This record gives sequence, C-alpha cells and structure tokens, in this order.
Amino acid sequence: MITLSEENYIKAILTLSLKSLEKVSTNSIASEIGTTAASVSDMLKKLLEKKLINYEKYKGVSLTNKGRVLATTIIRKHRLWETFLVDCLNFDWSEVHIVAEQLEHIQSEKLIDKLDKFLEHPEFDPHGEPIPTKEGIIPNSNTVPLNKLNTFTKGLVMGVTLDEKKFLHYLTKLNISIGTKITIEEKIDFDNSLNIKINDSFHHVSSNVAKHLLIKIIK
Amino acid sequence: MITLSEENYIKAILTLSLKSLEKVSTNSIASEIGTTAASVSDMLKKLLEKKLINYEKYKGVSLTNKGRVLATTIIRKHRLWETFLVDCLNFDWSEVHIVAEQLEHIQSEKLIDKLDKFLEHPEFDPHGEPIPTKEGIIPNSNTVPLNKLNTFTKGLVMGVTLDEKKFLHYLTKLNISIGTKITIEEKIDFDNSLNIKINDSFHHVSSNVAKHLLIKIIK
DNA sequence: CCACTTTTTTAGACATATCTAAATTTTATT
DNA sequence: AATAAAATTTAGATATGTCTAAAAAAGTGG
Repeated sequence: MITLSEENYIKAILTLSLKSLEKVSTNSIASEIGTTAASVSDMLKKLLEKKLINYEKYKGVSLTNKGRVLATTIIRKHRLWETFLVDCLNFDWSEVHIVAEQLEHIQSEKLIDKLDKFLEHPEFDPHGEPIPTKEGIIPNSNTVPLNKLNTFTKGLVMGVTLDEKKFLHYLTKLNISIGTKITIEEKIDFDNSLNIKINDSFHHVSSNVAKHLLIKIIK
Repeated sequence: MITLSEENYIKAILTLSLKSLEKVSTNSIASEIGTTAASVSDMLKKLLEKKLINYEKYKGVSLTNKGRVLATTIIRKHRLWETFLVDCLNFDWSEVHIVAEQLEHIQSEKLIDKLDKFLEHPEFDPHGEPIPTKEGIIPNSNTVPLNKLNTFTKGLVMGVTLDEKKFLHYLTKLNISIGTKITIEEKIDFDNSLNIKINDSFHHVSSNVAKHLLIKIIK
C-alpha cells in the first residue's frame, strides 16, 4: 500500500526531476512539499524500501520506473479532476488546485478511466498543461516560457506552470488566459522584466511572472 | 480540524443512532467500523473533546448537534457522489460504495454545492436512499422494510439499506432494482422467509434479504 | 445479593509521519 | 589540504490511530 504522504513525495520528486536533469536534492524536496530536510530523509528511506526511488545517502534521488509511473498517474488524476471541476462544475481556474490536490489521491483505476471517457479524453487541463496518458507518458506541449522569447516575437499562451491562486488571479486581472496572444515589446536587462502587448494593450510584467507562462510561437 | 478517522466514527454513530432510539454502544461502533472496542474507547475521548458527541464512561454515546450536522454532511456527500458515479460515469450500483467512501471525505463545501447543482439537486441516491439537505436534514422516504408487509400487499422497491456488493449482485440476479414491483405471496413463519412475486415471476427470499428492501405500498 | 458473564475502559506497544537539535558528510574557499 | 559553510542524516520527541491483554464496571440469573 502506498500512503497519501508517499504519493505527495513521489509527485514532488517528479515535478523537480522535470525541471532539471540532475538528481533531486533533499532540500529541494523539503521546500517543494513545505517540510523539513529531516522529514524528507526519513521518507526517502521508506520510498527506497518500496523501490519507488533510486537513492544513496548524500547523493540525491531519482525515480525508478515504478515511481515514475506512479507519479505520472497522480498528475494524470490531478489534471483530469481539474478539467472536471472547471468544465463541468464551473469552478474558476484559480480555485481548482486545492480541491484537485485532494481528489488526485482517490484510489480507483476504474474511476479515472470512466472520468477520462466522460470528459471525452481531454488532452490539456484548464491551465493548458498536457494530461499524461494512462500508460504514464506526459505529452510534450512544444512551448517555451515567455522569458525565453526574443523581442518582437509573437505567441499564444498555452499554459501556466504555477498553480497558485494569487498568480492565477493576477493573470485574470491582466486579461491573460489560455489562448491569449502576447507580443514581446521590450526586454529590460536590469531585472529581466518585460514590456508585452496583450490583445493590443500594453503591460509590464516581472520575470517571475514571465517564466511561468508557456508560449507557443506564432508568425 | 477533523480527521478522516474521526469522520468515519461520527458517520458510524449516526448510522447506528438511526437504527434505534437507545444510546450507541462501544461494541456496536467497533463492529460497524471493523475495529476493536479498545480503539473505539480511545476515539470517543477525542470526539468528546471536540464536542461532537455526548459521552459518559460506560454509558453509551449520542451525537451533539455539531456531530449530527457533520455526520449528515458526510452522508450527503456520499450519496451525491454515488449519484454522480452511477448517473454520469455509468458505474454499476453494486460497485460505487467503496469509491464513494473515499470521495465523501473530500473537504470543500463549494465542491458539494456545485456537484449538487450539476446533478440537478437529486432527492435520492442510486440505492433509493434520500440525500440529506445542505442544512443537515435527512428527508423521510416514507417506506417500510419488505419483511414488515402483510400477505398480498403490493409495493414498489424504493431503496435498499445494505450497501454491499454481494447483496446488490443478488438483487440484480433476482431482477430487483429501484422501482421494481413486488407482491407478498406467502409468509413462512418458520424462518420469516417470504414467497414474493417480482414482475410476474415467483421467488423465495430470506428474511435477511427482505429486511434490507425498502418498499412503498401501492394499492 | 452474590457469582458469573459481558461490556467497556485502561495500560502498554507499535507504526506512521512529523518536528528540533545534534552529528555527519559533502562542497566550497582560502 | 585545511577549514568553513552548506547540505544531509541521525537521534530523540511528539501526535494520531491502531492493537492485545488486563482491569474495572455493568448487567444477569439463580
């Protein structure tokens, strides 16, 4: 049996693994989960025991295939539930995260298969993130973070990589949602902030906002 | 904060309270939940602390108003989720219980309000049981268990009071579902079993089956 | 009303998951 | 290479929820 807590750790390790090619550190897991390094160390032993991770003391962590499949399944569940909450129950995209964090732990393969079918096999969740397949593959969405774009490049917002209420509210205020057209007008070297055009009106955004917006370049 | 375990105890206490007017005993809770009397004793102290129950050592348990509202909320959630699983996801009524037992613990009032609306405010769950209101009232379904009916009385199956896979499968085999018409043909004194007519075909059922079928009498 | 049975509670353990503080290992710096 | 700094692990505590076995209270029948 895999506990709720173990699932959260495995999910965090996958999230961190996708951000870089290096092994995941104890501290990074602690800050991702919001706990202490000591607790992480304890848990890593259990996850090793269950063959969900590769782990050597002081040497960092990676997921085994078993762990990777489990983690993508949890992300699949999370994103399918978010889709259900927004598309069927008319939740706002900024409020679904906390509820989906609970729903992603419901244990029933049949439930997820049937939910997927009910939603007509969606490819992307309400934040534009791809929904992993039943087989554990995370489709590549072929996008670039806004802060990596060159001046005068145009693109469409395809997704966000931060699922936080304040952030999503701010985007709504800026009139940014999935599909919004954005042009880079100016890059400010000093703090890496950007002047951008959103649907013909001009705005200034920080680099911290830009790096969490996934853009598909258009000509 | 109320834990998952506490919710299960509170729910069990309501279920038992509805079966008789007496205070609920430690042993009955233990057998309802599938644990030991010792564990129940431990938990009762915590529930008392949280003012969810009235409890005096060796004297049995009843719910406070706070506890009763919590318990009916959980049952409301359970029955709404069962309705969703059967009506939207095409689950069989015999398999929804285990999944709903998990879903009933999801914490979000908004979620339940929206689910209720999405399902168009259903009054009964797939087993024919009434869905408690948001205010914590369990509507009376105005039915009688089959074993209390007199010979030659006719009625419609309005619900079942046992949510167990084997039982529900047996009912399906007998062609009994919500709305099925049943006539009492003969009551056998020896073991309180019954000969009944189900949609024009004759069957024999034990008293144990009969007592879990809720019937609305028709002329 | 007294012994016997049943029910309930307490005592003492154990497993999970967390924490702080201390110890250890790795890494970076001079 | 030695030492300082940072990262990681271990040790020891705490809280929850469970268990078995033993003690205590309540109920029951002669």
